[in-house]
Amino acid sequence: MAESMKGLHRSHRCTEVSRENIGQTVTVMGWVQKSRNKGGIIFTDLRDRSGILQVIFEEKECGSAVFEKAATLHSEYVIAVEGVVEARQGAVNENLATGDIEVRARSLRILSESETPPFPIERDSKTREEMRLKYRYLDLRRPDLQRNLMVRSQVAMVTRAFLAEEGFLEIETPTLIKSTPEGARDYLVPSRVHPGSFYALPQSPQLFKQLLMCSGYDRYFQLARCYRDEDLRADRQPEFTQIDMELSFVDVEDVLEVNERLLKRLFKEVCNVDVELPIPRLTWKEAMDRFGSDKPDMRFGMELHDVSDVVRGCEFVVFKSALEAGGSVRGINAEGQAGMPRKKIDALVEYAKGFGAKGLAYLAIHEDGSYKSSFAKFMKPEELDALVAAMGGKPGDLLFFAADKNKVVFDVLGNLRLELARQMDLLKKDEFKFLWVTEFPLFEYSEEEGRYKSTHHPFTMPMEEDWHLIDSDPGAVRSKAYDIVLNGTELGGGSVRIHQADIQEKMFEKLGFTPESAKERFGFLLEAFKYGVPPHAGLAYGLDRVVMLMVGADSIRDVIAFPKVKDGSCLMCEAPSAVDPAQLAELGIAVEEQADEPQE
RNA sequence: GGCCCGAUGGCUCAGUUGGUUAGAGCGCCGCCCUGUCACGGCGGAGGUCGUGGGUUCGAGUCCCAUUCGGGUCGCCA
Repeated sequence: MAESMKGLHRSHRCTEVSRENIGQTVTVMGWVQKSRNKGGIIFTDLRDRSGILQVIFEEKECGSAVFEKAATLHSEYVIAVEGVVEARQGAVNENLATGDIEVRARSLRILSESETPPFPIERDSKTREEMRLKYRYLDLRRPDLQRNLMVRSQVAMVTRAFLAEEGFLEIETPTLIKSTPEGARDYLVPSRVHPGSFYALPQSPQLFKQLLMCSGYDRYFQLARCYRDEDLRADRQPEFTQIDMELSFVDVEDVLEVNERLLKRLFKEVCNVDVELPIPRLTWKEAMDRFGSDKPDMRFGMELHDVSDVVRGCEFVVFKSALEAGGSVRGINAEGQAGMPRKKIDALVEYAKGFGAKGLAYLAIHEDGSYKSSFAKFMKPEELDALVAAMGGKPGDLLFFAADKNKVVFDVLGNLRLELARQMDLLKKDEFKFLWVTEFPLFEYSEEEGRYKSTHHPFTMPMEEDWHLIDSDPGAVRSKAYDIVLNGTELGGGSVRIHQADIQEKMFEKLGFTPESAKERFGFLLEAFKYGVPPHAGLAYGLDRVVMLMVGADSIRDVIAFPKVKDGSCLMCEAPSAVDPAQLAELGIAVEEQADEPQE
């Protein structure tokens, strides 16, 4: 029977008790991690968010009533113990922060009993995630998840402190907004007052923060919840949090500068990692050419080599046809991997095919300098030698080549590079390599839609020196957009925004908007631009991803208190769910009967 | 929407070419134990093998479908 807190005050968290407190009476409260009853003496490990503290019950100290009560303790009971801190008389437990002390109980209250939990509450849980997520409130008791959420809190706190010092204002923007279907799918919220009309949940506060710049707030930030109705991934949830900021009267350099200092401060204070400034930069084109990716992992080399010119004129039909079609032949050198078994190579070829490769050519350089290759028979010995030389190949190396359209070659080799690094164990989680990627193309051509789409978003400023190409060669126009990349993960991105109505209107035109549809969707922004708008730029981080990398989590779910599973549902609260017909009626919404599934 | 992986006591897993009564560790329950901390000792309970079909004399095992979970491609301005 649960007892009350009456008259009790917690004096310490478990691991706040230390040798300093020896001889003092303390009151500690928490969950029973484990109780070991030795017959005449009972040891209870008490757990709270700080860690574990051993409590000891002995009848001659605590009396028979307390002792008998202590004998009934089980895992996850919530208790309060008043007792005296002592140095341990028995062995010291090196594994506990409080391993050299214990609390000799004088009194015990059972504040709450517990059923046996469905899975053990322990670090490095082996329990399958489905189970953990159903009982998320128990999963969140585990020390690794508690650590993750504490790191997350600290990131938020340090960010707020830093940005406040830098003159940023924290301003909230609405989360019931107008749907502007460009980019990701919106989550929609029906309006009761306007039947048939819907709000959208924001994919980002983009337009509102730009309008705040129009309004003179100068430097804004927000820890903004954002929503995208797209399929989930290990690093993607339908709702996620951005550290969102926007600055007036700045250009690219100003934004990068203040953000470098923010990152340095965050990583120092939260994980004691020194970030060396300035953070290296690559243009998008350099990143693609050298790493086949716009978010290259800089913890290792294995750069791409363009060998198109070296193999031009050879008779290997795969290379030949790729070059004739305007593509390229590029390779990477997996140093020291010449001994890779055929089976593993075949698996890598299959992996490459997953990214659109028709095949993958390889060449192993044996220690004696001879070659073993999938395409040697199609090339002359001197051609092979030239190719190996161009790749910097040495005895013991394994070379891979992709030949196709540039987009495919980059995609294949960029991913192959990562896969090889994983297999060669080159990716250390405690190494942090930051990178700015700049000068992204303004547009990407969408084959399926037959039009140009924004690489970043339609408000991104083109680079002045490329603006003259906007009509003749839109694909060649670079933009003032930048991404911050950490260990191959896009932590955040931003851009200088267009603040001139004429350039903005031109952008909408190139994106295929009619003036009417641009006005319909973004009219308020264009209107605002008529009344004096400062040059401005901004950046947003995925907070979840920042924390993920800091704590070395493999899944974004491990840094979010109550995450959704792959189909966007919550296994604990069972959202989304059917709603009462009366609610729908009030909203003027009729749901089509699902033929295969009865309504609940 | 495509492809791949997984589901066996409360938890984590094993289960051979299809063949007696489906095993283990942990947990749980009972008794014992005054220095344990992965406590220990003795005893015990607990599973229609995700679901539905099929093949077979016989299915945890093979086939088909399906549900749930994970990864990934598409998607994610």
